[in-house]
Amino acid sequence: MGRRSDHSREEIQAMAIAAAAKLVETEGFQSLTARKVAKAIGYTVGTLYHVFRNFEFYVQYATDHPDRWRLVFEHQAPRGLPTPELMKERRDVMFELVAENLREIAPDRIPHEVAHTATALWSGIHGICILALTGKLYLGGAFSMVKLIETLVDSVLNEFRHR
Amino acid sequence: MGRRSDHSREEIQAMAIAAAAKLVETEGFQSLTARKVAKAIGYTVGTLYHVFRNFEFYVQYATDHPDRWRLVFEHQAPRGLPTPELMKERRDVMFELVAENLREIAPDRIPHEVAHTATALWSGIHGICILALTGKLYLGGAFSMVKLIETLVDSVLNEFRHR
DNA sequence: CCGCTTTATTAAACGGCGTTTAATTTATAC
DNA sequence: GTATAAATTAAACGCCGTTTAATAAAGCGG
Repeated sequence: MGRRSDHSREEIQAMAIAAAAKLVETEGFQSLTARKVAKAIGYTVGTLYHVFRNFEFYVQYATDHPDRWRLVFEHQAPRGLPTPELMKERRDVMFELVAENLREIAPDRIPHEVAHTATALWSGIHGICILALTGKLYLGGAFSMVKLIETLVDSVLNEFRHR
Repeated sequence: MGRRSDHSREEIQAMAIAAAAKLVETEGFQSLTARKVAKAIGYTVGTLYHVFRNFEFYVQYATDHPDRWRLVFEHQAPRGLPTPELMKERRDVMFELVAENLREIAPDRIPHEVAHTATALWSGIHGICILALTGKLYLGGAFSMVKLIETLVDSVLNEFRHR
């Protein structure tokens, strides 16, 4: 125990972040824990709390390096959830629901345009859902998820109809 | 202890799901736990595991009933833990970048409209990024992430400008 | 070189989580 | 009435993030 000073505060931060990034790559973001990071760099979890404020240390790093956001949002489906194939089927069904309505709105569009717009719209709605459900759209509680989605849908549909 | 049979298996499932939905409404999805659900319906957590396979019980229900799932989250306002100050600041800065451009496009809009549209746009772009980066937008490789984003941005901006 | 103060580090504890297990009580079938 | 099966619970397990108290080392004034 006691002060060792093998590494500076900044060095430990860098080591921890590197270890965390590697753990995310090998095991996925959801199984990243402070204890694993500490063990990987040969310190205890207490040292991490001494050097970082709390467990946000990795998230903070992610926002500093947007190109690696995908690591943060990499997510592994829990056991027992529908298989990827089933999910893919469901997604295609839902996608087709959107495309169907787009074709009805503007029957003269070529299939690729329809698919492109359906994809953009579907993905956008997904983004609002994700951010809202993970509590990242707080903003004083001024906005409801549904109204945000309505804005997006109205915009995309109008653009699709009138262009 | 022992067999009570005050409620059937299906009744307990329904009670648990209702309790979970209420807990999500009041405390947010993040803080939903099996123990809280059990306590809310007057059973122990073991009974939940006897009646459901595991903690997916709520997720399963959600995927089986997308409409009700949406209703549950309609009024979702994160009254849970306040997001960390630093994250809030950074997010506000990013949103302000979007809002700034929106104001330039349509200077007569009230602040709430600007913020609402900025939120919708930002979230939508986020969704495209997430789905594209996690490989869920493959669809035969027909679409590029940038073009999808362009479609979304054009749509929202045009709607914002002309309404 | 010594003592004092500060700092780095650790072990242990805390409460909570999802999940499993073993025991016990009850309903039911024979 | 008794054996059997099901329901329910308490307790345990091994995690988790976080906090706390203790201790070892470093730095520093004298």
